[in-house]
Amino acid sequence: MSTRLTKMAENRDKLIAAARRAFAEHGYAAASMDTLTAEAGLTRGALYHNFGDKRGLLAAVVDQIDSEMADYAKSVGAKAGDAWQGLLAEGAAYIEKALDPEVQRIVLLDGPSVLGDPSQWPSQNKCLQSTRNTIEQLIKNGTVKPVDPEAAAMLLNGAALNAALWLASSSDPQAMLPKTLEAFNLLASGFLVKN
Amino acid sequence: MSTRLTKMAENRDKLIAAARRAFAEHGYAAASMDTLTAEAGLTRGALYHNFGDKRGLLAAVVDQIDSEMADYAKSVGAKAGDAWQGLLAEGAAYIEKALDPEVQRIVLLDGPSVLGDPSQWPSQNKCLQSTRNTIEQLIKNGTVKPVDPEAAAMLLNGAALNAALWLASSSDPQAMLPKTLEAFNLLASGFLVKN
DNA sequence: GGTTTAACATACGAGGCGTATGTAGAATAT
DNA sequence: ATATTCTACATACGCCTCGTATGTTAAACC
Repeated sequence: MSTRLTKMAENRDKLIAAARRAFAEHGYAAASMDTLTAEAGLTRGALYHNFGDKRGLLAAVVDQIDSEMADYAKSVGAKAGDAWQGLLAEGAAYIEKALDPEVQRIVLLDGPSVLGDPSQWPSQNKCLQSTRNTIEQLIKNGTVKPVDPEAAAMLLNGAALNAALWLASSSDPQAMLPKTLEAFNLLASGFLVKN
Repeated sequence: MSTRLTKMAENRDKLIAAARRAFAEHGYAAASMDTLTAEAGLTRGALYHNFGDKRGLLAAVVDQIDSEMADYAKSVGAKAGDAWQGLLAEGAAYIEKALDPEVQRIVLLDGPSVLGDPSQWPSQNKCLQSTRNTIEQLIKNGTVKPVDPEAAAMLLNGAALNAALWLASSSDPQAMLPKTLEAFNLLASGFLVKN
């Protein structure tokens, strides 16, 4: 079936896929829209019709990658024994996923510069809301000390993302990963009532 | 005295000052080198001779701002009672300083995108080294649990910088500041032996 | 005082983004 | 079924910006 809507959706996906590769390889600023769209078998006309401008395309790419990360982190967190262990597991999953160069370059480096503070993005906002709910539950639970849940969620998320950035540019990321996760867990335990 | 070295230093300062304003107002990508240098009473020739390229100018600007921040944070930390309180005070000072829109735009958003991971910058590296030393001292001291001091310093720094970014884009930063600092201190206390 | 050097200005070319206009094929109505 | 409308996309154009290559002027040195 070649209805117009499906074709348009296909082209959107093609463009986003090509943009993921181009942005990851050259960075947002150095990625050419002409070559990017040509690799997708299209032209800049399709791009500006679907996404408005270059920035709109990045927003779509970031939303896709960030949503994939959040979904994965949540699935990992759900396997944990209790809510607190789930929170730590989500953080660890985020850190590991963020070691991917594609995530690094697009979501952690170029994304904030072009799109502004990550906590305002739709994808991150969902993630923050989710961990915020978990924290509120843990406070009522008596597991976590009374603390502003929004701020706490932001701090945990921020620490995890930053840790990934730091890890990736270290000499031996795989070797440093365990120590980093250990430090992260220790840091997070500051929110616990008893430890 | 109009010796060549002093004049060159003056021009360097003029360019950096103009760049601070231009980058803060329009962002790195949208800032034009032609208008920027014209505002400094010079041309692009001076720029490329002094800094190599646009990126080199940003590096100089970031180094200046970041060093100012680090100096201020350290002076605040030195006034605290003990080393641990000093560490917390430094973190709080960083968060407050990073509320400045100039710092936000240049150091926190554009800097990482153009120059890469902040922990690799000379200025940030000095700051990380300093807090790392403090943490090592606190571990020997018996105040802080045994943890990788490098990772711990990075996590504290990262959390502080991210908190500032989040704070600035909140609806009422000044009102949220106390709660954020409280949450930050609580989080940091995870490193303590007893709390 | 003449020569050299270097800091900065000027001139040039290449490339990229955004928009305005053109076009072909699907959607809709009669 | 055919004519019309609409829209997703292609093509063409202009403006701006960066980086470099060349020119110029004034300090530095012998």
